[in-house]
Amino acid sequence: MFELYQLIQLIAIAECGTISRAAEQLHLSQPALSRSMQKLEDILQVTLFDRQKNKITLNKNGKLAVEQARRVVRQAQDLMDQVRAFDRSQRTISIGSCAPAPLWKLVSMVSQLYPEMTVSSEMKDTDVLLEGLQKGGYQFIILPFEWKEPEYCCFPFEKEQLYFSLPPAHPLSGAGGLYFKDIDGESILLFSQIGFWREVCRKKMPLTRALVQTEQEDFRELVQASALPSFVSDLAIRWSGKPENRVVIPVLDPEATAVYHFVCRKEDQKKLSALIQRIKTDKI
Amino acid sequence: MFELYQLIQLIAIAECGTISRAAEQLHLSQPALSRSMQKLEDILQVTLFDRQKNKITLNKNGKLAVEQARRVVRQAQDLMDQVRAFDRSQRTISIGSCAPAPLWKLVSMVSQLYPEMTVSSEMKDTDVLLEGLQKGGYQFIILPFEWKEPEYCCFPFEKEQLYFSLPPAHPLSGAGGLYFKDIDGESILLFSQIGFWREVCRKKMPLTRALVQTEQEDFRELVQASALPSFVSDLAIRWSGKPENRVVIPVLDPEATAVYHFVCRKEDQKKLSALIQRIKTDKI
DNA sequence: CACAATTACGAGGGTCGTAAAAATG
DNA sequence: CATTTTTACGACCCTCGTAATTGTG
Repeated sequence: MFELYQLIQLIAIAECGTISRAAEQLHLSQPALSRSMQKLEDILQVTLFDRQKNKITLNKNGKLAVEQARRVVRQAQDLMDQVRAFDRSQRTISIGSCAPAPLWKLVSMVSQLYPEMTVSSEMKDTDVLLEGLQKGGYQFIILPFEWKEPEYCCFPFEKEQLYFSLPPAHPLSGAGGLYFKDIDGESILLFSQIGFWREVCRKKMPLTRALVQTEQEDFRELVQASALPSFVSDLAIRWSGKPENRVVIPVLDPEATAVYHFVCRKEDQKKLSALIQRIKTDKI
Repeated sequence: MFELYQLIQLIAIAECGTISRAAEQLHLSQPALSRSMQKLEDILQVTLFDRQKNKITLNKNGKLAVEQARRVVRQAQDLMDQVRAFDRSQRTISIGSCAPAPLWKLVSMVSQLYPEMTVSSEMKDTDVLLEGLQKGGYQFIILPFEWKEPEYCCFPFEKEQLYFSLPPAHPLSGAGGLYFKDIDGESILLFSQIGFWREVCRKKMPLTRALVQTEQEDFRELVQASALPSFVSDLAIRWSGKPENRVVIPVLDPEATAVYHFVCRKEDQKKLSALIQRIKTDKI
């Protein structure tokens, strides 16, 4: 039987046109490649090239062989990629979330409960999350709503309440509560990684211009230094403390309260039982 | 990148259960196979086995890898088979015929006109012939009827007239012509390789019992020695001479006359032009 | 103690690179 | 004369087999 490296070399020749150039591309000497192809022909008991002393071109057999070789090599590559990806997925717990806040607690809990596992987390739109969960890309996801489906396990995880963060000099800083529309139209400071809250802002404050900061640290400093409104939440305050020199006023719209739901596939429920139990007891 | 032989070895282990037995099956030493798999794991950067000092079993990665490996190896085998088959088909002209007579002339013509090609011929039912022609299994076929389709080239090749071959003592041996029904009911001698004529006999002489001879030589001798009727044709007589001690009487049914048609794919018409021209000029 | 897997070590096969030859435009 | 392919030869890598080691039922 021939070997994969010979097929790879054959394909290289097909793509480069000459043995010389293919050898170059393969980091191989010309003679080595020439002999390798002669050997491949021996093994297949078929000529693959029209030889003209000075020039070599694929004949019909060769063209067919190249076509088939591409398939074989592609499948071999797939094997490698798939096995590696599978192995990786066995050693990592991937969390998808619609917002940053749930991850703060979750990542730490998961790291504690599964110390041998790598934890990876990312924020995506809810439809991307659901697709990823279904395809096995995530072990579990956090949605801002309930997701009742027979093949999924879903329960509420935690609640987040949004607050305006205003400089003390702001005209509305004395209010006991505000609606989105009260601030709508003013420019506000926004951190980029806020998940689905970004969309909530766009919908509820359509007139507002958002000054988006990509860097967490830059954002914090800007909030302190500027007179622009921004947002915080109860979870954010509990996790990182109250922003300095700021008045926090609850947002009264119902959209400003999110109830995060933990969602996993039923088949993974057992594997995640330690985490699920921890979450449920924590809440009590 | 790994190599095919490593995949083959992996599959062998999956099938044999132990490295020892797999090594045996592969005509390889145990240690060699053990190291080979270690190397495969190195290359894939993934463990494929659960190792228990004394025992080795495929883990989940391994099971996935085996599954993928089977596909790759199968495709590699296909490559080999297909390329060889294609090469073979390039050097051979395969003829399919519904009856033996047309082949006598055709094979000799083709051998003359394409001396570098191998000629292979076989007899099949007409539907098998047409399917084989369509799939490229035959370069051309001989049918006992016209086959007008846009993608095929078809023209009459030659005519064959069936005769009864009777012993002089037979009560009907003096007839100037006979119908199938005149002999129907008598046992007859038949050579096995007569293509579609066999079916004609069954249809037109339903009461007759056919004594089928597989060997050409046995058949010839039996015809000479026995008092049973049998068949010959004008083409057979022209090719091999008249049977000895026999009276030949034309069969008058229209089914006893076959007009053979040469059929090839339009795309092959050019390659076969020498043959086609020879056939057409020969007829004149 | 039979059996399975791994490790150690030397042998052999195969591929590689360099050098040289042959052929073409 | 530059370019391309093929052949020759020696070097080296890699796989193989034998032998020895470890561990299990």
